[in-house]
Amino acid sequence: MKNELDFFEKVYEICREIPRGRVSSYGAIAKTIGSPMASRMVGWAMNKSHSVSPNVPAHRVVNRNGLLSGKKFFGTDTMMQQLLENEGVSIENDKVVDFEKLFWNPMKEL
DNA sequence: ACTTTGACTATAA
DNA sequence: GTTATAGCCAAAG
Repeated sequence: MKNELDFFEKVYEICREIPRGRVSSYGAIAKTIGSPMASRMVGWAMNKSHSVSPNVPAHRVVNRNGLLSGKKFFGTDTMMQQLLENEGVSIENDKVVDFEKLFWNPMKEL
């Protein structure tokens, strides 16, 4: 018997709940899951997100600095930026503009 | 079973 | 402001 969802599954759920044009941080997601400093696992879950269904909007998840840390994992280093800009998020120097404004708090929204 | 890594974060120098 | 080091948790080799 499995108790609750797996660590990764929780991450996927939260990531999918991120509204378009918004962004979130690994730490916030990790904190919502229960491990405030397991942000590394969140990123690892994203790496696996290529095999989960449906696809997870990992491009909406950035580091605490608002920096597109995983941009290189999207095939091209500019793909993540393009996706965010396509949703209305402005990117400058690989960082999210007004990150605090666009920040989506999973604990507050959920 | 042990070691290394990994899309992070926080604190210190 | 940038760089270094430590702490963190779980999965992959």
